[in-house]
Amino acid sequence: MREFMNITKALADENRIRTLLALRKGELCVCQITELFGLAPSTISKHLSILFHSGLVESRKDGRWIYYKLPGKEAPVVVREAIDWVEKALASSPRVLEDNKHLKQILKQDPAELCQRQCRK
Amino acid sequence: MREFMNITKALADENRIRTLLALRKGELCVCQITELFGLAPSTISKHLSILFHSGLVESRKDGRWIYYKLPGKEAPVVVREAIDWVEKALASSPRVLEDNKHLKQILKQDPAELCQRQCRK
DNA sequence: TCTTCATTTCGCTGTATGGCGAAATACAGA
DNA sequence: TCTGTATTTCGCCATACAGCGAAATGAAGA
Repeated sequence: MREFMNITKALADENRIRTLLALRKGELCVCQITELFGLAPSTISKHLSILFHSGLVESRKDGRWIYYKLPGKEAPVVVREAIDWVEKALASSPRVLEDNKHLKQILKQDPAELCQRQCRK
Repeated sequence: MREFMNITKALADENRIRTLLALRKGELCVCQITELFGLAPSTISKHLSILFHSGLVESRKDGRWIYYKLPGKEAPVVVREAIDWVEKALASSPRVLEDNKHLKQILKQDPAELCQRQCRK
Protein backbone atom coordinates (compact mmCIF):
# COMPACT_ATOMS: atom_id res chain seq x y z
CA MET A 1 0.00 0.00 0.00
CA ARG A 2 2.72 2.43 1.01
CA GLU A 3 4.64 1.73 -2.19
CA PHE A 4 1.55 2.07 -4.32
CA MET A 5 0.75 5.44 -2.73
CA ASN A 6 4.31 6.53 -3.50
CA ILE A 7 3.51 5.87 -7.14
CA THR A 8 0.19 7.68 -7.15
CA LYS A 9 1.70 10.67 -5.36
CA ALA A 10 4.56 10.73 -7.84
CA LEU A 11 2.02 10.80 -10.67
CA ALA A 12 0.06 13.65 -9.07
CA ASP A 13 2.22 16.44 -10.48
CA GLU A 14 2.06 17.69 -14.04
CA ASN A 15 5.80 18.24 -14.42
CA ARG A 16 6.54 14.72 -13.27
CA ILE A 17 4.03 13.32 -15.75
CA ARG A 18 5.61 15.39 -18.51
CA THR A 19 8.99 14.06 -17.44
CA LEU A 20 7.85 10.45 -17.74
CA LEU A 21 6.50 11.13 -21.21
CA ALA A 22 9.68 12.91 -22.28
CA LEU A 23 11.71 9.88 -21.22
CA ARG A 24 9.85 7.63 -23.68
CA LYS A 25 12.27 8.77 -26.37
CA GLY A 26 15.26 7.59 -24.35
CA GLU A 27 17.36 8.62 -21.39
CA LEU A 28 17.90 12.28 -20.56
CA CYS A 29 20.27 14.08 -18.25
CA VAL A 30 19.07 16.54 -15.65
CA CYS A 31 20.09 19.61 -17.61
CA GLN A 32 18.11 18.48 -20.66
CA ILE A 33 14.95 18.14 -18.59
CA THR A 34 15.70 21.45 -16.93
CA GLU A 35 15.91 23.07 -20.35
CA LEU A 36 12.71 21.38 -21.47
CA PHE A 37 10.61 22.76 -18.61
CA GLY A 38 12.42 26.00 -17.81
CA LEU A 39 12.50 25.29 -14.09
CA ALA A 40 15.41 25.54 -11.66
CA PRO A 41 17.81 22.55 -11.68
CA SER A 42 17.14 21.99 -7.98
CA THR A 43 13.43 21.71 -8.69
CA ILE A 44 13.97 19.17 -11.47
CA SER A 45 16.32 17.22 -9.26
CA LYS A 46 13.71 16.95 -6.54
CA HIS A 47 11.06 15.78 -9.03
CA LEU A 48 13.45 13.15 -10.36
CA SER A 49 14.18 12.02 -6.83
CA ILE A 50 10.47 11.49 -6.20
CA LEU A 51 10.06 9.57 -9.45
CA PHE A 52 13.12 7.50 -8.63
CA HIS A 53 12.00 6.54 -5.15
CA SER A 54 8.62 5.46 -6.47
CA GLY A 55 10.35 3.23 -9.03
CA LEU A 56 8.99 5.12 -12.03
CA VAL A 57 12.46 6.00 -13.35
CA GLU A 58 15.96 4.55 -13.16
CA SER A 59 19.23 6.44 -13.22
CA ARG A 60 22.71 5.89 -14.56
CA LYS A 61 25.80 7.84 -13.72
CA ASP A 62 28.24 8.73 -16.49
CA GLY A 63 31.02 10.93 -15.22
CA ARG A 64 29.58 14.21 -14.08
CA TRP A 65 26.28 13.52 -15.79
CA ILE A 66 23.39 11.54 -14.41
CA TYR A 67 20.98 10.08 -16.93
CA TYR A 68 17.42 9.16 -16.08
CA LYS A 69 15.28 6.70 -18.02
CA LEU A 70 12.09 4.71 -17.81
CA PRO A 71 12.51 1.33 -16.10
CA GLY A 72 13.06 -1.83 -18.18
CA LYS A 73 11.03 -4.99 -18.33
CA GLU A 74 12.36 -6.16 -14.99
CA ALA A 75 10.34 -3.41 -13.30
CA PRO A 76 7.33 -4.36 -11.15
CA VAL A 77 4.10 -4.89 -13.06
CA VAL A 78 2.38 -2.07 -11.20
CA VAL A 79 5.04 0.36 -12.40
CA ARG A 80 4.93 -0.81 -16.01
CA GLU A 81 1.16 -0.53 -16.02
CA ALA A 82 1.25 2.95 -14.53
CA ILE A 83 3.58 4.14 -17.26
CA ASP A 84 1.51 2.46 -19.97
CA TRP A 85 -1.61 4.11 -18.55
CA VAL A 86 -0.03 7.57 -18.60
CA GLU A 87 1.33 7.04 -22.08
CA LYS A 88 -1.98 5.85 -23.47
CA ALA A 89 -3.92 8.69 -21.84
CA LEU A 90 -1.65 11.54 -22.89
CA ALA A 91 0.37 10.53 -25.94
CA SER A 92 -1.68 12.81 -28.16
CA SER A 93 -2.24 15.63 -25.67
CA PRO A 94 -1.28 19.05 -27.09
CA ARG A 95 1.01 19.78 -24.20
CA VAL A 96 2.90 16.54 -24.70
CA LEU A 97 3.20 16.98 -28.46
CA GLU A 98 4.62 20.42 -27.78
CA ASP A 99 7.11 18.91 -25.34
CA ASN A 100 8.12 16.34 -27.95
CA LYS A 101 8.87 19.07 -30.43
CA HIS A 102 10.81 21.09 -27.91
CA LEU A 103 12.71 18.01 -26.83
CA LYS A 104 13.78 17.31 -30.40
CA GLN A 105 15.38 20.75 -30.56
CA ILE A 106 17.11 20.16 -27.25
CA LEU A 107 18.51 16.80 -28.35
CA LYS A 108 20.14 18.46 -31.37
CA GLN A 109 22.29 20.50 -29.03
CA ASP A 110 25.46 19.36 -27.33
CA PRO A 111 24.56 18.40 -23.73
CA ALA A 112 27.78 19.96 -22.41
CA GLU A 113 26.92 23.36 -23.85
CA LEU A 114 23.39 23.02 -22.57
CA CYS A 115 24.56 22.40 -19.02
CA GLN A 116 26.93 25.33 -19.11
CA ARG A 117 24.10 27.58 -20.13
CA GLN A 118 22.05 26.30 -17.19
CA CYS A 119 24.84 27.19 -14.78
CA ARG A 120 25.26 30.69 -16.14
CA LYS A 121 21.64 31.50 -15.40
CA MET B 1 -4.15 17.01 -19.61
CA ARG B 2 -6.11 18.93 -16.99
CA GLU B 3 -8.63 16.11 -16.71
CA PHE B 4 -5.93 13.49 -16.49
CA MET B 5 -4.22 15.41 -13.69
CA ASN B 6 -7.56 15.55 -11.87
CA ILE B 7 -7.54 11.76 -11.92
CA THR B 8 -3.96 11.39 -10.73
CA LYS B 9 -4.53 13.90 -7.92
CA ALA B 10 -7.70 12.08 -6.91
CA LEU B 11 -5.69 8.85 -6.72
CA ALA B 12 -2.98 10.45 -4.60
CA ASP B 13 -4.73 9.96 -1.27
CA GLU B 14 -4.93 6.71 0.61
CA ASN B 15 -8.48 7.18 1.84
CA ARG B 16 -9.73 7.88 -1.67
CA ILE B 17 -7.99 4.75 -2.96
CA ARG B 18 -9.58 2.73 -0.16
CA THR B 19 -12.93 4.24 -1.08
CA LEU B 20 -12.59 3.13 -4.71
CA LEU B 21 -11.74 -0.38 -3.60
CA ALA B 22 -14.63 -0.49 -1.15
CA LEU B 23 -17.01 0.47 -3.95
CA ARG B 24 -16.08 -2.64 -5.94
CA LYS B 25 -18.65 -4.57 -3.93
CA GLY B 26 -21.44 -2.22 -4.96
CA GLU B 27 -22.75 1.22 -4.19
CA LEU B 28 -22.42 2.73 -0.73
CA CYS B 29 -23.98 5.73 0.95
CA VAL B 30 -21.88 8.40 2.64
CA CYS B 31 -22.59 7.20 6.16
CA GLN B 32 -21.42 3.69 5.33
CA ILE B 33 -18.09 4.97 4.07
CA THR B 34 -17.87 7.28 7.07
CA GLU B 35 -18.34 4.26 9.33
CA LEU B 36 -15.75 2.27 7.39
CA PHE B 37 -12.97 4.83 7.82
CA GLY B 38 -13.94 6.48 11.07
CA LEU B 39 -13.54 9.99 9.67
CA ALA B 40 -15.90 12.94 9.92
CA PRO B 41 -18.82 12.94 7.43
CA SER B 42 -17.65 16.28 6.05
CA THR B 43 -14.24 14.81 5.33
CA ILE B 44 -15.72 11.82 3.51
CA SER B 45 -17.99 14.11 1.57
CA LYS B 46 -15.06 16.16 0.36
CA HIS B 47 -13.17 13.04 -0.72
CA LEU B 48 -16.21 11.82 -2.61
CA SER B 49 -16.55 15.20 -4.27
CA ILE B 50 -12.97 14.98 -5.52
CA LEU B 51 -13.51 11.44 -6.80
CA PHE B 52 -16.73 12.52 -8.46
CA HIS B 53 -15.24 15.51 -10.26
CA SER B 54 -12.42 13.37 -11.60
CA GLY B 55 -14.96 10.90 -12.97
CA LEU B 56 -13.79 8.03 -10.79
CA VAL B 57 -17.18 7.60 -9.12
CA GLU B 58 -20.80 8.26 -9.96
CA SER B 59 -23.60 9.17 -7.60
CA ARG B 60 -27.29 8.47 -7.30
CA LYS B 61 -29.77 10.21 -5.07
CA ASP B 62 -32.41 8.17 -3.28
CA GLY B 63 -34.46 10.28 -0.94
CA ARG B 64 -32.23 11.62 1.78
CA TRP B 65 -29.46 9.20 0.90
CA ILE B 66 -26.82 9.67 -1.76
CA TYR B 67 -25.21 6.52 -3.06
CA TYR B 68 -21.80 6.47 -4.71
CA LYS B 69 -20.56 3.77 -7.05
CA LEU B 70 -17.83 3.01 -9.54
CA PRO B 71 -18.61 4.20 -13.06
CA GLY B 72 -20.11 1.80 -15.60
CA LYS B 73 -18.83 0.72 -18.98
CA GLU B 74 -19.78 4.03 -20.53
CA ALA B 75 -17.00 5.71 -18.54
CA PRO B 76 -13.92 7.03 -20.39
CA VAL B 77 -11.22 4.44 -21.06
CA VAL B 78 -8.70 6.34 -18.99
CA VAL B 79 -10.99 6.11 -15.97
CA ARG B 80 -11.72 2.41 -16.39
CA GLU B 81 -8.03 1.68 -16.77
CA ALA B 82 -7.17 3.69 -13.68
CA ILE B 83 -9.63 1.73 -11.60
CA ASP B 84 -8.41 -1.57 -13.04
CA TRP B 85 -4.85 -0.58 -12.24
CA VAL B 86 -5.69 0.25 -8.64
CA GLU B 87 -7.69 -2.93 -8.23
CA LYS B 88 -4.96 -5.12 -9.66
CA ALA B 89 -2.26 -3.49 -7.57
CA LEU B 90 -4.05 -3.57 -4.23
CA ALA B 91 -6.72 -6.28 -4.27
CA SER B 92 -4.64 -8.48 -1.98
CA SER B 93 -3.14 -5.74 0.16
CA PRO B 94 -3.62 -6.36 3.91
CA ARG B 95 -5.21 -2.99 4.43
CA VAL B 96 -7.76 -3.61 1.72
CA LEU B 97 -8.60 -7.10 2.91
CA GLU B 98 -9.18 -5.61 6.34
CA ASP B 99 -11.47 -3.00 4.84
CA ASN B 100 -13.40 -5.72 3.01
CA LYS B 101 -13.99 -7.55 6.26
CA HIS B 102 -15.03 -4.38 8.05
CA LEU B 103 -17.32 -3.45 5.18
CA LYS B 104 -19.09 -6.79 5.37
CA GLN B 105 -19.98 -6.08 8.98
CA ILE B 106 -21.22 -2.63 8.06
CA LEU B 107 -23.42 -3.95 5.27
CA LYS B 108 -25.16 -6.25 7.72
CA GLN B 109 -26.46 -3.23 9.59
CA ASP B 110 -29.44 -1.13 8.68
CA PRO B 111 -28.17 2.01 6.88
CA ALA B 112 -30.75 4.18 8.66
CA GLU B 113 -29.48 3.16 12.09
CA LEU B 114 -25.92 3.63 10.95
CA CYS B 115 -26.59 7.18 9.85
CA GLN B 116 -28.31 8.03 13.08
CA ARG B 117 -25.29 6.88 15.01
CA GLN B 118 -23.09 9.12 12.84
CA CYS B 119 -25.20 12.13 13.65
CA ARG B 120 -25.14 11.50 17.39
CA LYS B 121 -21.34 11.66 17.44
C1' DT C 1 46.08 19.01 -5.62
C1' DC C 2 43.07 22.54 -7.29
C1' DT C 3 39.52 24.08 -10.22
C1' DT C 4 35.39 23.44 -12.77
C1' DC C 5 30.90 22.14 -13.17
C1' DA C 6 26.57 18.77 -13.11
C1' DT C 7 23.79 17.49 -9.65
C1' DT C 8 21.91 17.24 -5.06
C1' DT C 9 20.77 18.96 -0.49
C1' DC C 10 19.24 22.58 2.51
C1' DG C 11 16.54 26.41 4.09
C1' DC C 12 13.02 29.15 2.98
C1' DT C 13 8.39 30.92 1.11
C1' DG C 14 3.84 30.63 -0.71
C1' DT C 15 0.21 27.67 -1.93
C1' DA C 16 -2.48 23.36 -1.78
C1' DT C 17 -4.68 19.93 0.78
C1' DG C 18 -6.59 16.82 4.56
C1' DG C 19 -8.80 17.03 8.73
C1' DC C 20 -12.49 18.83 11.88
C1' DG C 21 -16.83 21.17 13.66
C1' DA C 22 -20.52 24.36 12.78
C1' DA C 23 -23.73 26.07 9.77
C1' DA C 24 -26.28 25.55 5.48
C1' DT C 25 -28.86 22.66 2.30
C1' DA C 26 -32.13 19.25 0.72
C1' DC C 27 -35.37 15.91 1.34
C1' DA C 28 -39.08 12.84 4.12
C1' DG C 29 -42.52 12.40 7.07
C1' DA C 30 -45.69 14.29 10.54
C1' DT D 1 -45.59 24.01 7.11
C1' DC D 2 -42.56 22.29 10.55
C1' DT D 3 -39.28 18.87 12.34
C1' DG D 4 -35.74 15.60 11.85
C1' DT D 5 -31.92 13.93 9.33
C1' DA D 6 -28.32 12.75 5.46
C1' DT D 7 -25.20 15.31 3.08
C1' DT D 8 -22.64 19.31 1.65
C1' DT D 9 -20.47 23.77 2.27
C1' DC D 10 -17.76 26.92 4.93
C1' DG D 11 -14.15 28.53 7.94
C1' DC D 12 -10.40 27.22 10.25
C1' DC D 13 -5.87 24.82 11.43
C1' DA D 14 -1.90 21.97 10.66
C1' DT D 15 0.80 19.72 7.47
C1' DA D 16 2.60 18.71 2.85
C1' DC D 17 4.62 20.12 -1.16
C1' DA D 18 6.33 22.83 -5.41
C1' DG D 19 9.32 26.32 -6.34
C1' DC D 20 13.68 29.04 -5.77
C1' DG D 21 18.61 30.32 -4.58
C1' DA D 22 22.65 29.23 -1.95
C1' DA D 23 25.64 25.94 -0.30
C1' DA D 24 27.34 21.13 -0.41
C1' DT D 25 28.70 17.02 -3.01
C1' DG D 26 31.27 14.43 -6.26
C1' DA D 27 33.60 13.50 -10.48
C1' DA D 28 36.91 15.25 -14.55
C1' DG D 29 40.52 17.54 -16.06
C1' DA D 30 44.39 20.87 -15.45
